Amino acid sequence: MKYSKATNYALHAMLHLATTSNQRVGVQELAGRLEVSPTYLSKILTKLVKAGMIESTSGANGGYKLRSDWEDISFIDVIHTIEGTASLFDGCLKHNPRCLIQKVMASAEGKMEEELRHQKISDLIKESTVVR
Amino acid sequence: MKYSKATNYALHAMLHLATTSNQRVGVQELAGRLEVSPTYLSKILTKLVKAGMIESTSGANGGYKLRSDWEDISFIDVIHTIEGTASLFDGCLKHNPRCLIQKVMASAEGKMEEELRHQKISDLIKESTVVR
DNA sequence: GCGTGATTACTCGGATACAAGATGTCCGAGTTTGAGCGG
DNA sequence: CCGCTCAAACTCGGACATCTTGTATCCGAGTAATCACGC
Repeated sequence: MKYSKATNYALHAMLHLATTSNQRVGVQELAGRLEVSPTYLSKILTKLVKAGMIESTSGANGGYKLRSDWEDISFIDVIHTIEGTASLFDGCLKHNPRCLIQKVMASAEGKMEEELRHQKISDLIKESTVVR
Repeated sequence: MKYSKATNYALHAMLHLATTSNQRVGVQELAGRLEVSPTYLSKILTKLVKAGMIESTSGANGGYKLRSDWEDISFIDVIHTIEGTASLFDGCLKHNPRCLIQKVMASAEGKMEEELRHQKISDLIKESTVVR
């Protein structure tokens, strides 16, 4: 059980778009920075577009940029877009709705999600620009 | 990203062993209850044995039972045994130790682990026997 | 100069290939219990 | 009644087979900006 690389790429792409907000960035450039193949990254970005987190413009000088109210986007939004919203723990064996193990796991997962919901992409901007 | 079925089986097996503590239970019986093939379940149980959470006795009337101080065993112990202890989020792309995304993800994961570490298998016994 | 068409630089989407890990099966080997049998 | 042997009931471990999912590539299609060319 691991987070997929796609999630990693998506988060980094979002962060990079955030640091160059308002400007459109091409897949080529993004892929270069993240060291991924552009075609693969484009698939990931397409998911983010369909989820309404970023906007794409075709044609020459095209590229991706964040939506207008991007400061509200949290980590969990990105993760759910890529990984799906299903629970980490596959229901109980005999669909017993009272399964205690299920309850415990769901509760623990909830704690993590709460943390990721609280953390916005925009929270990283200040610090990350300092690091660069 | 999902928890594997093996983890599910392991947790349920532990719970079942806990309800029938002190007595040895054969793979056949456990597998019957969990609706898995005995051979597959035995692989999972072997991991738990090597991790020192349960003990096995060979031969006729053999089987598995919890170690003596089993009440200390928490969810995270079982999960780490099956899933491994590696972080859920694959380090950063360019091994940048200051990667902020990495920090956020590790922190969120920590919250979940803390919850799972606090929750012991033995905590479920009272309630689960009531449910039955 | 100005419109029109061709070229170029992009994104989009589907189909496909590849790799790794989870899941599950099969079989042989070792171990303990217990029953049967002979003395 | 005692001791020996043998069969049965187990776990253990490795070597496979299968299936799903993540990862990645290729190619054709559509789209917008820009450039070239002729009027």
